[in-house]
Amino acid sequence: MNIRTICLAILAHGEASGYDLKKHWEEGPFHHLGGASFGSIYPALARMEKDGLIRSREEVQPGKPARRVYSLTETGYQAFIDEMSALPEPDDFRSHFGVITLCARHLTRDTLARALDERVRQQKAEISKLTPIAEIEKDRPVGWLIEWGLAIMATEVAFIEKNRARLEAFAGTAGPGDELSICCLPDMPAVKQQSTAAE
Amino acid sequence: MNIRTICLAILAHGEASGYDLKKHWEEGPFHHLGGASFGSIYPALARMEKDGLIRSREEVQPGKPARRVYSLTETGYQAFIDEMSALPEPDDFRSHFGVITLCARHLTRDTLARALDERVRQQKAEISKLTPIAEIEKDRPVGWLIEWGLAIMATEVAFIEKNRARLEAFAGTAGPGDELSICCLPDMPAVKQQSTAAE
DNA sequence: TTTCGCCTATATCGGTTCGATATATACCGG
DNA sequence: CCGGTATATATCGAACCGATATAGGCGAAA
Repeated sequence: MNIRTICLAILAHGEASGYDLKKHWEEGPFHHLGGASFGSIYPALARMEKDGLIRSREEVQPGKPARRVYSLTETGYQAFIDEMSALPEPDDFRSHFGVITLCARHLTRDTLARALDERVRQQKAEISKLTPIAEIEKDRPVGWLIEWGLAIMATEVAFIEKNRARLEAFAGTAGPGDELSICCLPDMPAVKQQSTAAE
Repeated sequence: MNIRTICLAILAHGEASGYDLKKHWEEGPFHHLGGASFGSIYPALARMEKDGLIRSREEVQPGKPARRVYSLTETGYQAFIDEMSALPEPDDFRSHFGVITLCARHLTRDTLARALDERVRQQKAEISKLTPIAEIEKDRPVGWLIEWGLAIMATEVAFIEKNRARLEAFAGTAGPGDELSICCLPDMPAVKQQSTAAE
């Protein structure tokens, strides 16, 4: 799922300028579903207009810079429906926290504890921010999605608080020279061989 | 968190070729923490070697192409420790499924139901695949991380199965012309104004 | 037996995206 | 009057993705 798809999805809910789209991403429900920068948005809009998916008009406003406001064409709305009707692709997910936990053996207990504290703090802050919004939005799809996110974040916080001691016990059990295999999946002989056959 | 960081993390667990790194991503625990392609890995390795974070040696193998095997230098191990010791950044997350749910009003009930079915199917398949591995790996950090993921996926499946009717009820309540505001966050006046002040 | 597909392995190319920065105007507070 | 913030568009280099090229060895099917 690329920037173009999300632009279509936002524009399907109303016309918007490039600046509006960025605001949606930073402050609205799309924030948690993937970021976007001006460096992506403006070229994407230009491409989509060239492809006939959107049209634009200049809007002069008193006291503010002029806006270029985009809206979907019929072709664009159809493209939007097509992309939303396709079977959902697996999520793209990249987690610094996850990598830190995988490398627990190489960290000090304090460092690891600080990472876990920070993660719990982040998730709790997000839960506090979103809980009242879920209530306000409960009669719209966005409310459903926020509840989905809240359920997941609550599970994560509970999991960490219950199991953190088990992870912290790994801290400091590896150093620069050690070659520990990360895992031992049945389909990954290369990893095992490599860590046992080293030298 | 960029490709370089994950390469450092994998290499901290043992030397590897570019091909090995790709295998780790496709089949190992890093798979769920962010993908990488050859088009990223090889340039990243070249950059890291130039920066003195890794060193390499040619390994000739009978019956197979020669491998270029990379390992961390002391500088590289320190860079790895530094990046793992930093406070965890928020996850990068992009979800086609999430966007589909947000656009529920524009979809038919059947299309939406199919998306929900597919999501549940995907998550259940992943749970089935990972559950036995969690048992095998329970004495390593990767086991902890897999349990973390399993807890989250189980929550998601339960949430969807319990609440799907509420989302499906939104299906078909919007069409091409409608300008429905997506949400009504206190910090997002532009969205409300735009959808009510259209025309 | 030879041909086809698969595995190992590295490399590159075009296009997309990110993050930072540039530019310009307007408004408000100190 | 100056600096900070908000609105608004645009661009640049670096990073990254997905596909493709290349090439030898392997085993199985035709």
